[in-house]
Amino acid sequence: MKQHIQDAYGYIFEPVLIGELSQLAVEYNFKEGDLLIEIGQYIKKMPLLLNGVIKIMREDPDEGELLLYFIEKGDTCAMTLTCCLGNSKSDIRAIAETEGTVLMIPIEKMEEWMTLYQSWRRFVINSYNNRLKEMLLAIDSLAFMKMEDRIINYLKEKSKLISNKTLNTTHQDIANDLNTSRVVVSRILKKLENEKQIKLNRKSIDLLLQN
DNA sequence: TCATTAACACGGG
DNA sequence: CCCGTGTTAATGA
Repeated sequence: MKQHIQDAYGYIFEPVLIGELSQLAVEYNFKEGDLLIEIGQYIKKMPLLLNGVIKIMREDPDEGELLLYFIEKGDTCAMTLTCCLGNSKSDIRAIAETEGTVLMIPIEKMEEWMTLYQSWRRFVINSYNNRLKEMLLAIDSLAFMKMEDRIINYLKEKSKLISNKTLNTTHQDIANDLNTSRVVVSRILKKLENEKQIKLNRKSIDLLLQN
């Protein structure tokens, strides 16, 4: 297990901290589609993502879901940081996008480490910065972009995360993540296919253009 | 104008 | 048959 931590975080944490991590942390494996954090749930451990991808969703009072951002290897969820420190409930939902592994760390330790290790302190602050940026992108997408552009972004983002140009997803899945209807997704995807940007298959989509 | 909802047909597994 | 997909018609913002 220490090797896993070394692989994912060795470049950022000093050896002493890696040592402490491997002693205290508990590994937890999850499968695709697992519900990791539910809205309203209290957080008692802080998760560090070793591998895999997790998507962070927001839910509307009226049954609507919306994807905020993805987190990947080497990330933590900034939301849980605030929840841990403030001992408050989660405002978001976390769902496993792929299978993967997280490290669970007792929250007492994360406060202690804040004063002990500058690499830890920097990591936490960086996480906040990154999440804030992702959040701004999500807001831009919602406020200023047409559905067609949101879908293109979504497809590119996903493709980048799994480093694969073939996405195993359905029109309905996309509609749920973007909080729209499948009819719209189907129509726009069809249009993109006609423009030779993508190739549609059953339960999967191929991206034809890179970047 | 563009999204949503409901409804339907098609076809692959 | 069931589910994902493609399309249309009606309605609403």
